[in-house]
Amino acid sequence: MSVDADTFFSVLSHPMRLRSLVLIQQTDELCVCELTYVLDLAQPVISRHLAQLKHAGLLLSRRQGLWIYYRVNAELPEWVKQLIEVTTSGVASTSPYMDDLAKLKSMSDRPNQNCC
Amino acid sequence: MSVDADTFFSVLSHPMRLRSLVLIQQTDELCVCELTYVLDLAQPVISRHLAQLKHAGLLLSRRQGLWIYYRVNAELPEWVKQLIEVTTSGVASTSPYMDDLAKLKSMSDRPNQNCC
DNA sequence: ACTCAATATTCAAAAAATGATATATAGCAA
DNA sequence: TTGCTATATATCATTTTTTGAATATTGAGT
Repeated sequence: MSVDADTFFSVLSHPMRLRSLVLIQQTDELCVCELTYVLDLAQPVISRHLAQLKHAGLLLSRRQGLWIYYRVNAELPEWVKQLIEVTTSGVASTSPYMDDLAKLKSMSDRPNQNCC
Repeated sequence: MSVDADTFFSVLSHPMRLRSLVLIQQTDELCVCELTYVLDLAQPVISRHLAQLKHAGLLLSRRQGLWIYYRVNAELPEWVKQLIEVTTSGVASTSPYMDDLAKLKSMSDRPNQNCC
């Protein structure tokens, strides 16, 4: 993977991208509609942020029917994976990350159960 | 310290700020003239980047005569210190970080020895 | 084939970050 | 005080990033 530190930090320099990454790291996999719901952003905005995270090499995606699921790339360099882990556990109990996770869990009609 | 993850990542999203932080972490303390030399930037540019790192809580500074030395804030939250350490060791053997350190070591007339 | 739902992409406008230049401050030394 | 050096700050033009809105794509169902 072509993840240099430069790219890593600049792609995470946007609050919503950071929140997205943390949330995905905490849940293994999320689809666009779940992030749209939790972060309360317009769909094209989320899509573009996810595309940036993917282009930077941090996320991978898979399609399942109409949904596209994003997950953290498991083949990142060790130090990058560590940064993601340390960040996630560092912020887990703080706002807005804590609330994001709570909001996700309270979301009804999540896909995998049924639909978006 | 008021270092939230948001601030942390956005203040490090500029290549020169990241290089500065890594170099300072590797050397304990550096003055502005040393960074200006190594990074080959105009003095006001370096000063502003350092001010941003300081304002974000990552760096502290002390004056010694005409020079101002910057160092990593030792009282950062544990997870932030870990991020800095992991990043520094993650990039230490890569470019341009490796070369920056080499260039610093080859710098003559460093202060503390004599002057800038 | 047609339609709908989820996601992606394009493009112009708005907002934010950056750098050049000039100027200010602070300490030292004569 | 004056002058010099290291660093900081202010202003403005430029570049980069981000967003809103419209449109395109892709797959599922009929």
